[in-house]
Formats: sequence, C-alpha cells, structure tokens
Amino acid sequence: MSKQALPVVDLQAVACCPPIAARPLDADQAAVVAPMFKALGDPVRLRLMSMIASVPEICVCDLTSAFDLSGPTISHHLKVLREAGLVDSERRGTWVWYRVRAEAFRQLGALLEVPATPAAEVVV
Amino acid sequence: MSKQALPVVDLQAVACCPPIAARPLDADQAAVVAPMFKALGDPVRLRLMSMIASVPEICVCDLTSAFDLSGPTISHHLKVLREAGLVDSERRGTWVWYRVRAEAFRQLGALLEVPATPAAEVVV
DNA sequence: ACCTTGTTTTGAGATCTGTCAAGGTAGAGG
DNA sequence: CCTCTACCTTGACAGATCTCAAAACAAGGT
Repeated sequence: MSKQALPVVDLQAVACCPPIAARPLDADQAAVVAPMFKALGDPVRLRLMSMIASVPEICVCDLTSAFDLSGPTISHHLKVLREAGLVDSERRGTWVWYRVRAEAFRQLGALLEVPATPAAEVVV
Repeated sequence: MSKQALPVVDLQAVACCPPIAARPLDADQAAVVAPMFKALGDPVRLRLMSMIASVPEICVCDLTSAFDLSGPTISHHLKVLREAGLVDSERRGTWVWYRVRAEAFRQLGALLEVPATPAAEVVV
C-alpha cells in the first residue's frame, strides 16, 4: 500500500518555519500546520500517535486491541493521522504496519520550541 | 479579570509526562493533553497563539484587526486558548491583554520532543 | 447620566467530527 | 474456488465546532 498519495501535508512548507513563538505565523503557514495539531487533538489519535511513535512499527491489530472502539473507528483515526502526514502505513501480507514519519514529527515539535531569547522577554 | 477559574488544564498532570514518543500515553494523560493540541488545531487559533507567544503581551484589538473575522469569533477562539490553559488574559482599563502561559506552552513542546535514544531505533 | 469604544456572551445556522453497522477489498491457506 | 482473518470504505446519525448578528457588559470621557 505505502500510502502517500493522499492530500498529505507539504513537508517542505513546514521545514522552513521557525518556532511559532519566534514570530507570528502567517495564514498560509497556519493552514499547513494546524491540521497536524488538529490530528493530535483527539485523545484516541494522540494515544495512537504515541503508540506508533514509541516503537519502530506496529500493526493495526495491536492498535485496535488497545482501545474499546470498533475497527472502523480506529481505521478512521489512522487515516486522519496519515493525511496529516504524521504516520505512514505499509501492508505486508495480511497485516498493515504503521510507522511514525520522523521528519514531520520532529518538525512539529520544533514549532513549539521556545526561542533561545524568547520574544516574550526581550521587551519586558 | 485574570481568567483562570474556568475548566482549565491541570498543569501538574502534564508536568510529569515524558515525550509521547518515549512511551505510549495512557488514556488519562491523553485526555489532559489532547485538548491543548486541539486548541492549536485551528488555523485562526494557531495564528493567535503565535501572535501572543511572539510578544510579551498583546491586546485583543491588535489580534482582532489582524483577521478578517468578527470580534465575537476572535473572542471565542481566545476563550478556547484560555480554557486549554495556553494563554492568560488580564483587563487593564479599556483593553484586555493576552499573554502566553510559558509553563504550559513549554510542557506541550516537551511532549513532542524526540527521545535522546528514540524507541523507534532501539529495536531496529 | 449618557454616549462611545472595546470585549465577551448568547443564540442560531451551516458545517465538521467521532462513532458504529454493514458491506467491500486484500492476502493466506486450504 | 472458497473461506477466514485483517483492514478499509460507505452511510448514517448524534454531537461538537465555527461563524456571525444581536445583545450584554466594562471602562472612560463627555
């Protein structure tokens, strides 16, 4: 399968950006980044993301069994994470394996870094 | 005014947590953290957050004028950010000033850090 | 008191989201 | 070919969300 043909986030557009606390994000940048935060804004997806990012890879069966939710629901949440560009999936035989997209994940974290000389203290 | 009596995020509960890529978040932790990411998951709020975090403080009038949206809409988004525990507001005379909650903001960033020895590479 | 400006609250409508049941697709193994 | 298991897609529905207009609230100036 190797999903990446969907409306996935343009990583190039994110790679450029300094922390959001460094200077105001413009509308275009916000439109690219917000969906990634949004994807993490659901408790189930956040746990899924955490489970996926904590290991090299993990199969859907192991993810599904960790929740009290239907298969389709987990599948839906995984699709959201995929389309946000945060994870990648690959079918190998019977099972589908998910893996974190390290680049995107790290970039997202970088956006929340507090600048070395935080703007919020320069003027004070 | 000095809003903090609302259903605000319990910072203690977050302060404890290692990066989500270090080990799977449990349901309780996810329930605390997800609303913060959710708050950043809207392009308008993400820009508001960025504008607020980029300066020591900023008044609502300056925030509102940066968008093509009604006052009530901006006010609503600011309320979401407040209730997520990400910003703080204070009325001084005519204007209301917003300021980032540095603790919460930094904690959120810490959750996205990639562990020194990423679990995703230990086993591979 | 009254008006003016800045901000929030309330109410309402259109859209989006989380969830499940039912049905569909893909591969493995008879 | 048939069936079984794993996973995804579709369709549907309750509930949440984004937005604005209208109304309320707060502080300052007249």
